[in-house]
Formats: sequence, C-alpha cells, structure tokens
Amino acid sequence: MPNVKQSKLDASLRAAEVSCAENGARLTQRRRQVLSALMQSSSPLSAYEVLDLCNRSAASAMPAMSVYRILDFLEQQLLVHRLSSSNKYVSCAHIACDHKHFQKTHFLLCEGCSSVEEVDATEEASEALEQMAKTVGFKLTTQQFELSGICTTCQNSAGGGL
Amino acid sequence: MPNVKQSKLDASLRAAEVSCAENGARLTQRRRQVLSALMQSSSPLSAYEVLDLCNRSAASAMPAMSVYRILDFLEQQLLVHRLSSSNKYVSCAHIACDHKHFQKTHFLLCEGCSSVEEVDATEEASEALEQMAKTVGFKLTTQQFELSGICTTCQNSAGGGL
DNA sequence: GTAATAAATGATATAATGTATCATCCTGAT
DNA sequence: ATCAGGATGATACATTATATCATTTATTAC
Repeated sequence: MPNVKQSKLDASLRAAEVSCAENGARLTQRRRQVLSALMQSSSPLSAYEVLDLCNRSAASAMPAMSVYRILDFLEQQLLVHRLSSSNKYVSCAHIACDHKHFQKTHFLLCEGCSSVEEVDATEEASEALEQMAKTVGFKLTTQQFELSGICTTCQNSAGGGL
Repeated sequence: MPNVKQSKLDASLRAAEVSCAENGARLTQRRRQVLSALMQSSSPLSAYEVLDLCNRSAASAMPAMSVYRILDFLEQQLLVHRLSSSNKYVSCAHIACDHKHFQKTHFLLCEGCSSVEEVDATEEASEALEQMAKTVGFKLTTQQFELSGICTTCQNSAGGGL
C-alpha cells in the first residue's frame, strides 16, 4: 500500500495542528509546508534545503526569511529539533504519538545514510555525564547530544557484500 | 609576576612548534599568530573573531582565507579543536604537557562566561553512551561532546551575592 | 649560490547563510 | 466594517565560507 506513508504524514500534521492549538498558536499553510518537508525527509535539512524543497513543490515562492521564522516557531512548539552540530533541522519523532519530551533527548546521526534516530537518554548515561562534569566543577544545564555513528542498516549493507 | 602568562604562552608555542616538526609540518609566522590568538582567548573564537584579533595586533593584514586555511591546519595538527555546536575554535588544553589525546575528549561550555573546559571522557560515560546507542542498533564512531553548563566560578558568583 | 620544486600565503571574486526592517496581508474580536 | 496583532512578503544587508589564481617563501638538488 503506497499511501501508508501519506496517511502517517497526514496524521502527524493533524497532531501537530492540535498541539499548536493547545499552545494558542496556529499551524498555518506555510508552517505546515515547512513541517511537511521536514517530515518527509529521511535526513536533517538546512534552512536553505527546506526552502528549496518548499519552492520546488509549491506554487508561490517562499522567501528565505520565512523559513527561518517558521523553523524558529516550529522549534518552539517542539515540532522540530535543531541539530547544533550541523545546524540542520529534523522533525520530532514523537509528534503523532503521546510520547512526552523529557529534557534529555539525544540524536544518533548515521554517517552512512545521514539518517537520524531520536532517543531518550538513559539514566546511566545522564548520571555518568553529570558525574564527569562534576569532577571539574561543572553543573550541566542541558543534555542534548548528537552522536555520530553507523546505523543498523548501514552496518549490514557495508559489511554484507558488494 | 605579570609574565607568567607570557612565559606559559611561549612555552606552549614552542611545544606546538616541536609537535609540528614531528609531523613534518611547519609552524609559520601566520600559523603562530593564529594559534597565539586562540591561546590567549578565554573563550572559543569564530574564524572571523580570530581574524579580527590577528589584524588588530599585527602590522600586515591577514586575509580571511588564510584564517580558514590555518585553522584547518591547526586542527589537523591537534593544536586546536573545533566546536561544532558553535562553529568556533579553542586551542588544545594539552599542548604544553605530555598528555596524549584519546579519541574521546569532551568540552564543557560555560553559559555564564563562555569559558571552555577540555576533559577526557570517563569510562562510565563512554560505556553508558555506547550502550544507549546499541539499543537502537547504532555503533558510535566518534565521541566528542559539547556539554553546556555553568562553571564553578560562575556558580559561585551568581549564587554568592552582589 | 642558484635553479627547480613544493608549500604557504595574498588577493579577489563569489557563494552560502543568516538577520534587520518595513510593508502588506490575513485573522479574529468588537 | 473597523481595528489590532499575528503572520508573511519583500528588500537590503551582514556575516560566514569557499573557489581560484597569482605571488611569495622555503626546501631540495645541483
């Protein structure tokens, strides 16, 4: 069935709309357009990559300024995350489900296919990092890490054959 | 004694020179100039901030292009580190000592004073993060994190009173 | 020492990214 | 309908980064 993806996208967009409404904000056409672009991308996108995608599909051209504004908005709404290491954006993996955001979310970035996996921090990792910081007197305020690695798929395809 | 700092700087620059020589590279005047600027900064600097510093002190103006090239060079020589989250550079904390770089170096970024502390990963933290990645099939390739927090000094000055 | 070679830098142009500002349009409340 | 705010359009500009080729500097061979 080819429109499983489509319906998943629709569901996510509807969930996003509800989520915005709960915050007294609106998911306008433009915002929906940007969010949709990110949702359909398998890898993080820069602001200008988002812009290109939007302008490829849509009738009216969107100015770069709007993309920046809208990305800021979506980030505030927790609908997208900004990856500081690459300065790119990904849609939140938990828009459609009831998963609540902890403060500690990590991103695993695959060096092979550029895909991103959003995971919650484990207690052990949080503890260990806080402890590490503590040894030099640091008190951590945020924990959002972007870890580079190789995803399962790429591990298999690289090792498996041609 | 006011030139303790100066002599420490000199020692670090000499050590850097030796280090380069061991790799068959040269620490030229320009490179020394850039490295020196970073060593004297208490916080990470962007490429253009380095450029400004260099052009403030020196007689002949350095083009931006050179700064980028030289920062790349210094990074390859492990004399400076690039902080991907802010896209800025810091001089390595271990140029003057015999400390060898492990693969796992972390940076603690103070949100108060922008200072940076370079620390080695603890076994516990590495393990915990690898384990976390493993649960979704990821194999980590690099571990260099940039953790935001508050340094000891800023904790004290903020909480201590006027 | 000098010519040949390679490395490093200078200089210029341009691409890519991000921000400031003001005008216009749309939406909802009155 | 009018008005107020939010959202977007449009323009200009600031900042950051890269491409390219010329020039200089250092190193090696002779």
